[in-house]
Amino acid sequence: MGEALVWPERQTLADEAYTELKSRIMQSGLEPGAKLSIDGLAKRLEISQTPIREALARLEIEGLVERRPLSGYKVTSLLTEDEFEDLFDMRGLLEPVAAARAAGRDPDRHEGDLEQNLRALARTPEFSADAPLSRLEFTEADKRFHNCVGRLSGSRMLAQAIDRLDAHLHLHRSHIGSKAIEETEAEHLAIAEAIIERKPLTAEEAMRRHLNGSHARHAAAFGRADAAVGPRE
Amino acid sequence: MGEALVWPERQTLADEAYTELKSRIMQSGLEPGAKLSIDGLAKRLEISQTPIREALARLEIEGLVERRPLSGYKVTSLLTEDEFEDLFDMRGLLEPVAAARAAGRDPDRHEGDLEQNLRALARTPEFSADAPLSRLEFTEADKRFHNCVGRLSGSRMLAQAIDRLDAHLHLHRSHIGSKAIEETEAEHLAIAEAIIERKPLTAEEAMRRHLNGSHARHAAAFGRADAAVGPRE
DNA sequence: CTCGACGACATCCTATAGGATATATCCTAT
DNA sequence: ATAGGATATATCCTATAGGATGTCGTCGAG
Repeated sequence: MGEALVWPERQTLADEAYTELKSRIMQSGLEPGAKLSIDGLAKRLEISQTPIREALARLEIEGLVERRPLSGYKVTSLLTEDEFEDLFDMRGLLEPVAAARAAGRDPDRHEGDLEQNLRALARTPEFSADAPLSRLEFTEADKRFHNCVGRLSGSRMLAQAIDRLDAHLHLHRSHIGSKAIEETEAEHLAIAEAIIERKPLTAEEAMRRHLNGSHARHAAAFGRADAAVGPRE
Repeated sequence: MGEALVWPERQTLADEAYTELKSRIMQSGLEPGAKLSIDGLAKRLEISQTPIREALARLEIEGLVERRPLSGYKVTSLLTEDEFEDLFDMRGLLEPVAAARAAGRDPDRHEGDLEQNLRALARTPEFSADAPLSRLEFTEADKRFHNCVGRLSGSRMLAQAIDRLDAHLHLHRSHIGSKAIEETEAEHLAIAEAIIERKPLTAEEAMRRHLNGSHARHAAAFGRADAAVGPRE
């Protein structure tokens, strides 16, 4: 499996399994509710059970998988509407503050590269409505943008909390159209500009508007989910 | 058939090891920076290495232990002053909101027992300045009180975030005197009363005052730390 | 006296085997 | 036909052994 042997820090098999499983859950390669067999995963990833076990233990604390003591692991189920509301409530508490602080940080240690990164991350990468790939790329780009704002806030704990929230967001199945992506990009750019121009209040408000918009776009999936819950394996 | 098999949920050895290690770290039974040998812990707790490994993996995600890929685990070092400030900054962001919501929650589903718990938890348990035990009991009681406020907020994510913060607070060595404990108890009681009487603004302000006080009391430890930093690598 | 290299030790990481338990299937009785 | 129970299978949980790696101490050269 492993070709690229240029590891800056010796990567253990448990780390590999962790990132692999996490990205698969994030990208919905593993359906919420799916059962995770330990030795099944071990054979599938061609490693032993112990690193799988370690990876699952980490994911359990993060809330991405659930465990029943002598029954096995399974991917955490889709967010209920209450949990969804709770999630966006929490985002509304954290992310506007992060945006404001990112815009109001000390100008002395302004990291210009990060600003460029921010502006680049705000853009949705080469979207084409037909490619099924692009939806995954979009959600990934969205995650990276919000994580970047979190890091720019200067508060490590705030950044970590936002990262954790983003991980949970992917437990909500959303159907994103091209119009939604355009709106998202516009809102992201507004936030990025406000941060780069160091306007804390503008950034905060832009983030708040973005979260409202995102909430509305995601909430639409709930209405449709009631009717489209049909074919489930 | 077996008679007394009343385990509410079968507790696995990994869970046991996890709670055991976590509580030891919290109670400073394991010094920050201390090396954690896997098979050393296995022999000490009289179990195999695998559950130890799982417990450490969870604690790593929580930030209570650190890992270097082929070198071993160690208890996360003491908070630097910057990290300490970051922690209280985050608490100031989360906990006043939690207090306000706990006070403003829906009166219909008011859980009276939780209110009584809250009032009881606000009290510091039978403090005697001489007993070395009581300091541990005090920090435990403080943790339980803040966690209770988090749960009463009605937001599961908010409660989880506060729990995680409290866990990190115990990575800061604080020397608490009897006067500090009295102040803490008074502030806790003020918060509890405001929540019980459903005065959100009062509760929020009381929590803010409490955090300011707590910050000042803990920050005193840093002044001494500069002189007593001694043999630390 | 300081710096660099070599070697032994301890520890982690991985793999495999055996015991214990939950779940599913099938059979029997009402 | 349905409900209850016993058996069989699959899976998890634990324990132990072997390979690989980092660390520490010692020795020798400059």
